[in-house]
Amino acid sequence: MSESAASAAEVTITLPDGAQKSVAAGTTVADFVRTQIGVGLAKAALFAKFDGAEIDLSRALTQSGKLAIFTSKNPEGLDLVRHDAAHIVASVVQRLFPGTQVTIGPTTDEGFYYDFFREKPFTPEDLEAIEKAANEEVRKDHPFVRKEVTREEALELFGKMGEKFKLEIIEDIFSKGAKTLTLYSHGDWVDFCLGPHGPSTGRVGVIKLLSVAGAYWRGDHRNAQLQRIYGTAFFNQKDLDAWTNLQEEARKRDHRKLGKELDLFAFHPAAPGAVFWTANGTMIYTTLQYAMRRMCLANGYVEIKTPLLFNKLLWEKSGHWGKYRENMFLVLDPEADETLPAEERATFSLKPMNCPSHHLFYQMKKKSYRELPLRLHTQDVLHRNEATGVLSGLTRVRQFQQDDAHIYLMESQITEEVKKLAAMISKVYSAFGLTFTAKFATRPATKIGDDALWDRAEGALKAALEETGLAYELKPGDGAFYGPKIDFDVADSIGRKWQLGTIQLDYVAPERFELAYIGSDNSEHKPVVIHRAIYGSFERFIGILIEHFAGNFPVWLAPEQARILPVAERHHAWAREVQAAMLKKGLRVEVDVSQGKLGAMIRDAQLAKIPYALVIGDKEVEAKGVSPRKHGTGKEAELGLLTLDAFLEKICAEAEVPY
RNA sequence: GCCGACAUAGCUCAGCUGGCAGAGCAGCUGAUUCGUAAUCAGCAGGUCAACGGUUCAAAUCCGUUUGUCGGCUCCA
Repeated sequence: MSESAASAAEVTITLPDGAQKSVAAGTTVADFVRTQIGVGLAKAALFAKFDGAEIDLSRALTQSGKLAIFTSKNPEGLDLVRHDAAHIVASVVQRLFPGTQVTIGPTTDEGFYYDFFREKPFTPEDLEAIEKAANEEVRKDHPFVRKEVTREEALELFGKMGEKFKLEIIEDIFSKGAKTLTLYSHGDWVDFCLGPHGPSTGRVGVIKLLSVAGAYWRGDHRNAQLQRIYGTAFFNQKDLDAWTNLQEEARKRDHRKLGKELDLFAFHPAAPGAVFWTANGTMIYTTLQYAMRRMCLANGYVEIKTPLLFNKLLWEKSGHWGKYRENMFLVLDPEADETLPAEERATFSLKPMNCPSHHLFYQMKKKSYRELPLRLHTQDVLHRNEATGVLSGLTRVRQFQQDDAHIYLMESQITEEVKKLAAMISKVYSAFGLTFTAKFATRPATKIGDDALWDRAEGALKAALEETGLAYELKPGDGAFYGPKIDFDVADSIGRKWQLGTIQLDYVAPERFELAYIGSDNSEHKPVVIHRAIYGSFERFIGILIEHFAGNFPVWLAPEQARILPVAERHHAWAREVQAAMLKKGLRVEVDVSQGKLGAMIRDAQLAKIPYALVIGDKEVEAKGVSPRKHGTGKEAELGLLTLDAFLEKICAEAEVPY
């Protein structure tokens, strides 16, 4: 009771490390940090979280609670200054282009945007001028000043400015029950905003404007046409340069560009969203298929194939007909009345997923508990009718194959099975040098099944996840309506994140498909289903791999693993012998019979990103060997003269499938 | 699906306010037989995405269709 006896004018602040400090009520966060923690942090601080809510440093501490300080070292710090940057850009746009109205300006993953209403479009020169002025505003280091106003004050202020979009937002905010509106100003420009903002414009560092694009007020094309200025901001020029270089690097690695240059795949207008795989691309595709098959077989899976085209009765049973029909390619009954809507004339559909047919397969024969877990693997072709506007290279297609599997098991087997899966996933991603993180998604608001069931399901998944020792992020409420899941995000060689594998528990399918097994008690029980994929789709995975490796595939995956370069025609005979010996080992190798100079042949092999170029001249013929040159530049790429046997041993080891 | 931009030789791209379709690379032919990122010469290659319109004349202007690219309320 001694605490409550303390002066009511004191508040107790708990820091993230558990330390507690008492200060006078009304002390600002900034003062608190300076006096109680240190001037270093006080200088670095950008904003704070008080009992979980983000607040400005200028806010007063009026009650006891937990306080955490955020600086440029926290990812949230960058997000904050980008929001500051959006305000700064809006302020200079209104100064440089009088009459322009402001709307909203949120941050994005890569930066921020701000939507403006202005009749004349912004030109690239305008963007340059805005960017220059915005960075001057940063250097002026105006403080951000926070102020709360009432509905009337807000309406009067923005009404006077003639900001009709802002007035609309203000009405919205107050109609949703807000008591006050928070204004933020810097210099003589004011906007309203939830905040928080940094202490001053100087903390933003550097602003870079990227592009201008059309957008609509509230995202609706019936509304006013706005101009969206995209930009980004960093704490310093060095970070911005690094980001710019990364963008440039990403453009160079774009799988659509490399796919053409390395002759891996193509598209034709006759089949939008469906890939033509060239001989090179098909080699990668089938190698990945082979590797996954082999791994599945080694892990107790069986591979099956099921029909591609199914009567709609199946889709009605699975629930796809109701929820997923828009995305399904329907086959219309030619005899049906043409006046009927398509979904009523449809009798069949191409499968968009493998699960329903796997469930049918499971049901075909009575199952014993002794057969569980039953692991069904399928790499069949799937079709999903994606909207035209979202198709993009290999990452979003209409026809694809997954390394799909469904595992039917008893609840008691979940933990063990998930551990096994995590091990497989880890092995596969590591083989490509992809680092990964896991996200554990728990029960959503709308779900089926009672809480006891979810408790068990989440408990089993969590136990398995923890036993693997993987770090994971918790995503409460992000699970599927039929069960919790673990999603895997990989980071590629230039740090970009991609969501790949997934492990999902499903309690609904056994219900809908009346799946059962006979237990040791000789009575029927319901199995649980695990949906899992490691690559996701082959198409998208190959797209990611192309960008990850920048087209420089490891030997085991490279379509052409080596190219033999005879210096002159008299070396062709030995070149052919070397090729034959390599082909016999199952290696993929060509001989360059063009009559160019060696330098030209090397260049061609380099541009084709072939792992090994094998130079054969007088020395090599004499020594019955080859002089390999690894993909790469300069002298260090040259390995020197090796005997054929020595080289074969080396390359065969690298050609081994690593999982 | 919606908005915007774009579509010229296999590839990368020129082609101005409408006036005979261009280059480099790749390809083919010939010469050259060459040692670690481009040997030389010649030849061939196009219904300018498709369809329709305006015009004496359309790659170029207009319309429709197809495809590609970027974006599509992720806080005030």
